[in-house]
Amino acid sequence: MKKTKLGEFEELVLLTVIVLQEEAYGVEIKRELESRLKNSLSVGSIQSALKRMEDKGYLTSEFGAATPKRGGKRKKIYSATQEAHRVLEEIKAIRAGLWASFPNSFLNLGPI
Amino acid sequence: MKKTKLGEFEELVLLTVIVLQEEAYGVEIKRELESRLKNSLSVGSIQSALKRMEDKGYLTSEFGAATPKRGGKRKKIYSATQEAHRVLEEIKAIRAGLWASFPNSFLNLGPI
DNA sequence: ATAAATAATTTTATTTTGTTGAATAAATAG
DNA sequence: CTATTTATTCAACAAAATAAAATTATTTAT
Repeated sequence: MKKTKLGEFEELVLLTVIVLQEEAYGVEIKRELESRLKNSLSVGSIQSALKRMEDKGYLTSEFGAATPKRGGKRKKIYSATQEAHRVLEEIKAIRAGLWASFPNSFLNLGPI
Repeated sequence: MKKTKLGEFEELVLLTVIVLQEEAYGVEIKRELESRLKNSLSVGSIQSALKRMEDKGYLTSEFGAATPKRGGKRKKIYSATQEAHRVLEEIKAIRAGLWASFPNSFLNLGPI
C-alpha cells in the first residue's frame, strides 16, 4: 500500500465509486463518468485509476455474484476506504478555500 | 496553443493565480499554495505547471515593473484567461454533482 | 457440445503531468 | 565590482492519464 496523493482523474473515479455503491465496477463507472463529463473515456483509463487507488489504500474490491443473469465476466466491485473519504474531504476543503478567496470581481455563487 | 485538460495540480495553481491577482508570480504562488496545502512544494513544480497552462491557453503573462524596490529578478505576473475560468467552473460543477449524488449514508454538509 | 454474442477485465505502449534540484539571471547594497 | 537577494529557467526523472488491443468468462442459440 504505497502512498501518493490523488490525481485529478483518480479523484473523479473515486467519487463515482462512492456514488455507484454496489454497482461500482469498471464498465459501469466508465458509463457514469462519461455521462457526467459529457465525453468518452477509455476502459483502460478507468481500470488503471482503480488499480492504482487500490494500491494506495483508497479502494478495496471483491468479485460480484458468481452467477449474474446475463452473460459476461464477473464484475469486480469497488468500495472506498475511510482514508479515501478523508482525502476527498481534505482536497474539497482546500479548493473551497481557494474559491472563497476569489477577488470580488469574480462573483462566486453557489456551492463548488 | 495546444489543448489538453487541466491536471489536478495545475488546477490548484490556476486557482491560486486568480486569488493572488497582481501578485500572481512563481515564488508568491508557491508560498500561497504551500500555506494552503500545508506542505512544501518545489519551485520547478509551480513553474512547469505555469508554463504548461500558458501553452494550453489558460494563462497569459507579462513581466512586472522594471524597477522594483528591493533586489532580484523581475517578476513574471500571470493572469487567467476566460477559457481558464470556463474550465474551472465546468470541473467545479461536475464535482458538485458527484458530491450531491452521494448516498445518504454519507452526510454531506456545507459547500465543496 | 460447440459457436457466437456479450460483458467485463487486463495488458501494453505512448503521451501528458508532476516533482526535484541545480543553474542562471537581474536588481540592489555596500 | 562583489556579495546578497529575489526570481525564473532548465534538465532529468517519476507518476498518472489515455488509447487501443488482447484476454477471460459467462450466456444464448444452434
